[in-house]
Amino acid sequence: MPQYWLMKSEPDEVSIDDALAAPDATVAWTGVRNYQARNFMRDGMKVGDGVLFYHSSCPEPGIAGIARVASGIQPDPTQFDPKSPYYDAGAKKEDPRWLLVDVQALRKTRLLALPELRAKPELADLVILRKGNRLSITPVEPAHWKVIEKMLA
DNA sequence: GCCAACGTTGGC
DNA sequence: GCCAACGTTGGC
Repeated sequence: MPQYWLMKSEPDEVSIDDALAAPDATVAWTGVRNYQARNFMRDGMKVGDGVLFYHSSCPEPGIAGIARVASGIQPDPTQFDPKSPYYDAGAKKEDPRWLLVDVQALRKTRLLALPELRAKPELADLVILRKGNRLSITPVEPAHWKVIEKMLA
């Protein structure tokens, strides 16, 4: 049973175009620094799961592409890099605190911007649309995935 | 730049 | 374990 996820990326850092241009269209999802989001990766994600590639903190936030989970979890190397903005002085090599998965972009879609998503009553419970939600990785219910696929068809 | 809504930290 | 203060996220 495939699972579905929504993963936020700031297009200034990694946009859907950047991901598609990467080798194998695959990028390591570095920089997750929230335990709940990390636990979704650790406890819920499987290779092949569907991913909605979401652009956040940009002029037009919204779903910008479709991707898939392309690897199991691995330690996020940026936690050990003092020069990285994601450096975590408290993380130990033998017991990594932060994890990542590889994400393979499958295709760029037309931008499904927030107002369009909010206009769909069927998506009212989509986690990303709920008030105050800030999680960078959230599960997406199969029914929601279907609605979004239909919007993109 | 503002600010609401969270998450984290640290004193007690 | 509580909770105030602080930091961050992210849409607008």
